[in-house]
Amino acid sequence: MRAAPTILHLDMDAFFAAVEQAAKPSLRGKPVIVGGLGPRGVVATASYEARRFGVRSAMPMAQARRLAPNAAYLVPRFTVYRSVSLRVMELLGRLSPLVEPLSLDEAFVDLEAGGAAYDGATARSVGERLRRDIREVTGLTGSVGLAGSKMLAKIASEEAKPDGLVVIEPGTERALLAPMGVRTLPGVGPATEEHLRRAGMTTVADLAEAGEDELVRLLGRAHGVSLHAMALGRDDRPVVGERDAKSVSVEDTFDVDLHDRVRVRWEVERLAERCVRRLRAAGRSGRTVVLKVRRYDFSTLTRSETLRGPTDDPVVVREAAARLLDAVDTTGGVRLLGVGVSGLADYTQEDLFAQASAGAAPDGPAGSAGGPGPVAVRGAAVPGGAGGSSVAARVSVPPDAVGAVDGADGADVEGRADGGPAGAPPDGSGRPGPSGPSGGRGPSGGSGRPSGSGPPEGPEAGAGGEGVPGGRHWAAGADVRHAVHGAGWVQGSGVGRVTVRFEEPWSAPGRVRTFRTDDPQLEPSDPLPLVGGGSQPAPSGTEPTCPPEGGGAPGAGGGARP
DNA sequence: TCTGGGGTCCTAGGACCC
DNA sequence: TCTGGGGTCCTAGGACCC
Repeated sequence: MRAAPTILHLDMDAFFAAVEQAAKPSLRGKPVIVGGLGPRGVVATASYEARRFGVRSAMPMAQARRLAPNAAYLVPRFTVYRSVSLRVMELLGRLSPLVEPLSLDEAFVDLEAGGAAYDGATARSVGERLRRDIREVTGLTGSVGLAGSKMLAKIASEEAKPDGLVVIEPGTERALLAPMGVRTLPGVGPATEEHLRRAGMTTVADLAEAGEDELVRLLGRAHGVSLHAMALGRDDRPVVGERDAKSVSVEDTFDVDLHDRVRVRWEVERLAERCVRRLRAAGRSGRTVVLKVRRYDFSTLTRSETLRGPTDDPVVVREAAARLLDAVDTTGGVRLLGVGVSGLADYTQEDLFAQASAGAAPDGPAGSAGGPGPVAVRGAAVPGGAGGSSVAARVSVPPDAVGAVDGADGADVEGRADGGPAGAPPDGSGRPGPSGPSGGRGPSGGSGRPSGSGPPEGPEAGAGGEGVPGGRHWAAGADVRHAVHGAGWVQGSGVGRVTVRFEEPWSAPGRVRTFRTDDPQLEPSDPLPLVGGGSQPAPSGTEPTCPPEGGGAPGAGGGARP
């Protein structure tokens, strides 16, 4: 808690949806909903236009479609969001060396750490300036909160939304917080809210009055203590720079529950390999392998196994995940599978050590054979288990055998990490995750899997061709290029046809054309930069990267909608 | 047409050790 | 010869956040 409002919280407004509107001129001023488009998808972000219909983050897509049937529904394009986020974070970095990113679209900045501001007036002008810069560089709007603590800065930015700035002057916070609902405080979700409500507490003032002991009794030590402090406006958490990740995980929800054990196992092995690719891309290794299973009835369980030492070997992780699966009853069906690795270490030292302690490996001078490639240890699982004898060292796959593809990029492009499960799933049902808007009924489209040798895979997960026989799958919102018509994006697809709108971030709203899904002139493409790459002559003054003719926000009329 | 994906932190019980 | 106490590690689950 400091005496001046010099902790800044930035929150970009409806970030994913706003990026899509900036990239797709025909969507400006219209309801846009970004999220999973499959039968089990949920809303990631809704534009403010869509929120007017009651659409909210985390809402099931099916419900969103009922509320806003005429909105544009788009698959997320994380690579674009990441690149925009990077530019925003760069701007924050100019304000202070102490920047704490919370997600792609949110961060705390300690303005005192860099000497940018020590008083309220200066902080305010820094915040206003930041908002202008963000708009100029990205064409997007962000909301800024300024206060003497993280909690209050965040509450302030929430109040500021959209496209505003709010300062909470130190000294005023208790009065401000008192009438607010308990959900305002960080760490209070639906469960805690209900818990407190049953104890007769609904406002922050109620919590302050209850006293620490009462809250600890109700919610447990850690939660109780911190909640009581927050209710009094006390929050001394410092802004901390980037932290190392503590776990890496991947998971898939299937369009249709999986019943076949063989298929379930195959999916687990795929997930294990994807997880390892991410782990290695981050230059880490981990000691504990976690399997997650969500069953048909949404009950979720996890099983974990801790190895002797950290590994980044796909074979080791895959086999551990498979062992864990053996102990799980999946009768009734599986809705989701996930594989994660925790207990992360930077792999170099630990793995060399683990290799040494594991004794001589059959591979001989493993270290030199595999080059710098880390060595993995397959360890005894259970503490008292007989596992000690199962220790075996392995030289892991050389780095270049692992798709360099992944890079820092979460968008897992399918690619073999090693000789894992074959390219096709043992049975043909229920593809995971992002299924097309067409992907509705039963077995009709469900035969294929994205195979290892798959069709020309787009740079972004959504764009690629999935194993739909006789044609590729085109996800709504994905970037494409046509040999004749140029750059555009998929507006929709179905029954062998794909509809594309040809426009670019800086163009006027474009035209729509329809093609056969297997049209050879049409291919997935890289996303275009929002504002001219690098040399951005941002259209000054006006709305986010407006089309040249100015005022033409496709406005009111129910004009051409997707 | 009920409920994504990637994380973090906390709690609680049992094993194990001193 | 009735069984304390504390610390650490591991596992499982739950709440929460964006």
